[in-house]
Amino acid sequence: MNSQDVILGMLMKEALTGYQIKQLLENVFSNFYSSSYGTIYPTLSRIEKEGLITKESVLQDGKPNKNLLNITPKGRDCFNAYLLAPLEGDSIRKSDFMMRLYFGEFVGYDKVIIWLKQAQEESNTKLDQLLEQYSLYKDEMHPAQVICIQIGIEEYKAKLTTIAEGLVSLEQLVQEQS
Amino acid sequence: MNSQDVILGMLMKEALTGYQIKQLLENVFSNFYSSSYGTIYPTLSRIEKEGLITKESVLQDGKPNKNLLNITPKGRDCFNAYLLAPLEGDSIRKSDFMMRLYFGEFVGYDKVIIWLKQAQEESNTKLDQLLEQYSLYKDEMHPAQVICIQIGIEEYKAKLTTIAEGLVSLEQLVQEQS
DNA sequence: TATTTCATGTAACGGGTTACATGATTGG
DNA sequence: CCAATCATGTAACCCGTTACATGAAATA
Repeated sequence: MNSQDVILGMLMKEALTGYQIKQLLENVFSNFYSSSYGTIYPTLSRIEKEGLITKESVLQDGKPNKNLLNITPKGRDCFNAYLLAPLEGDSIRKSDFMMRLYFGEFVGYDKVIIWLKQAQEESNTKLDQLLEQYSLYKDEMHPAQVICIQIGIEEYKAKLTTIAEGLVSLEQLVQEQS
Repeated sequence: MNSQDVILGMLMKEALTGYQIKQLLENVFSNFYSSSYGTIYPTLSRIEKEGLITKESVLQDGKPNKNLLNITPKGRDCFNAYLLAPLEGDSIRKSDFMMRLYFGEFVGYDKVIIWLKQAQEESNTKLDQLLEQYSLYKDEMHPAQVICIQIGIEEYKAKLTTIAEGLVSLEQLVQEQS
């Protein structure tokens, strides 16, 4: 799975602009993918040359012109080939938060508590976003999409529960010290 | 957080070889970090030149010589500076599995079921590893480390539960079709 | 005898991010 | 009037992986 696969997948249902692709990545896909303009636009140029998409210039008044990207039959073939390829090993996660927890012995409990609370806040925000997405679109989503979003929701819930329990146990340890 | 921070952190408690660092990454840290020899050895060379670690050659008979890496006071300062720096935004996850679920509408239920089962197996393996780590070392681990591993465990449990439920609902849909 | 484990390293390649550059409109 | 939103793109850089190279001992 790379940027090309993801972009082609997004264009399977409707034509989009590079800007909209970035929006979708941030809103809908942020739980399992991310990409920047520095990747998106060069990728779009490349796959246009390769004949996987076509650019359609749309003039707008009041707003800058935009390039609406359409997927070609060749592009559809390419995306389907990705879906037929073997499932790639699970996600690459690099979590600074988890790393710091692991090295928690080198800082005071107070610091660990701060990290936990920060992670708690962040996860809460992410969970809320997922829950909103879920309630808004669950009726029109494909069953597989529903499972995808449910996994995200349940993972965040589990993380939050465990963080909360961890906070309780740490705060108890702090009290015992004083 | 980068390879340097992680390596220095590992050396805080004991001297290790590059090979052992790789082992630790695969066994203990694999849930929130990964790195290859192509990163580890060049990083070790660089931070040795920078005076953060020292190499100590240990001759072994029957086995190749090994370079035992010791962290220097400067290296310790450097690692502590990392711990004092602001917590970096949550992990970058790129999950092919989740991406495919999201695009599930473009394949049959049977394919989605295969993907779910594959992810189930993989997560089961990972969960078992974490559970084993937990039962083996939980008594000698720092409370923060315990929380770290608990988060991993609970996330995998949540994922597995949701996948299992998803499988049930999909298999029902397949039956209704036929 | 063949594979795994221990052990260290390099070179080519790929993929991606950050920061920069541009510029008009809309809303607070 | 200032910030945010819409909109597209480039260039330098960084970090990392893959594959290769070497080689001995233990294990199956």
